Amino acid sequence: MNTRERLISITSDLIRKKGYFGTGINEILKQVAVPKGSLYHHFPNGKDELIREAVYYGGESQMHKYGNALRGKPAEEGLAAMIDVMVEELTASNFEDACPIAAVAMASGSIDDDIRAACAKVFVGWQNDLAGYLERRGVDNAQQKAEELYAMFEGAYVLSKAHKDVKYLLLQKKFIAVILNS
Amino acid sequence: MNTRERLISITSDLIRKKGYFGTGINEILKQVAVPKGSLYHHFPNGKDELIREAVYYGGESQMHKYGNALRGKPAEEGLAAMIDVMVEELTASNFEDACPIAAVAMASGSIDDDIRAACAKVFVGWQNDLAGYLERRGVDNAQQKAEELYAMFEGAYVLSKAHKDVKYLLLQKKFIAVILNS
DNA sequence: CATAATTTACAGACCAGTCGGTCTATATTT
DNA sequence: AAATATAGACCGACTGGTCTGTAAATTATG
Repeated sequence: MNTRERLISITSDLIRKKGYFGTGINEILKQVAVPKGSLYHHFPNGKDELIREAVYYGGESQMHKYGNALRGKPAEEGLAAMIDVMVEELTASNFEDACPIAAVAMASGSIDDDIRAACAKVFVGWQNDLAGYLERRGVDNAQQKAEELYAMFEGAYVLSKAHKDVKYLLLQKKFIAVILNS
Repeated sequence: MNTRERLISITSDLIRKKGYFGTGINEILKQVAVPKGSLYHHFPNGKDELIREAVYYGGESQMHKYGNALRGKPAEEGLAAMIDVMVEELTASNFEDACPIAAVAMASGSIDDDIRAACAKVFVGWQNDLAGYLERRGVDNAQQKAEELYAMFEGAYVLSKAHKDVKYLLLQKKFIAVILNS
């Protein structure tokens, strides 16, 4: 893994925990053990460019995890496995790691709009991915239901993190069938 | 409105837009037009104490708005009016103001746990308030449904802000009845 | 009632540390 | 030689926080 990739990867980890404003370039450099010149060589536009790339990176990495959870399972079972991924990430990180995109998106409006747009693109990608999965399983109105399911998951992710209690995520399993059959 | 209240009120506005790390005390002082000594007189424990109070303040102020929207309406209509409150706040602020609590809660895990606990308390308060409203309208399993509804709303709030598009919030109206009748 | 003592509140200069970013210099690779 | 990448000293602006001082309000005491 080269310097550029390591910078993006570590930044992705940090913004997930602390968001845009909470993540400082000095801390990134310290963790990657790279001097400042290297960062500005690979990312001439500085922090904003690096964070934008880290948003895309975190989005793709998360999509792979969800894809693995869904693969080969019927709709209801697959979605429950997706929730288990989120639960596992919260508990493994002592409730520091919730949705890597939401952490940055919350600050949109006060930051470079390219970063907000990157967050939006990642969300759309996730949603299309899930809609395709549902369609292949014969679920009707898949696009709208995928939208709804992600809203549920995002919200439960926030509530579980704030309460340090995964019960808000686990509760969603009860409503998967309700949404799918609606 | 005295100095202490003005500090809390402005801080509440700022953390809603920029979260914990994005809100600096110098900016707060500038907006309130108060010297630093006054802040540390009223809040000897500094930024964390002020933000904790601002979280409670923002939580109560938001609860009143939701309460006004719900009052006197049947369940489905009241919940739709709640969504309209969120939509209105997003558009009026050019998508800067989403959930005032989530903005801070996203950073929990990296900040004083008292602040996270304050966020959790506000969420529980909102949820109990909504559960009571639903119970009074004869909805069964009101507590669980209130939990679910808030998860939906929180998630849609985040998605609408990130996309600069209220459609994610408005979509929730279609699912209110689905949840209430489940 | 007057005034002294005490508390509450406001005021801002100042501090060490960190912020994101620029700059020049040196390796390393092609 | 030229392009790419690493290296870190350095910069002004800003961070949250401390400090000393003053003004105003409140309480105690004669």
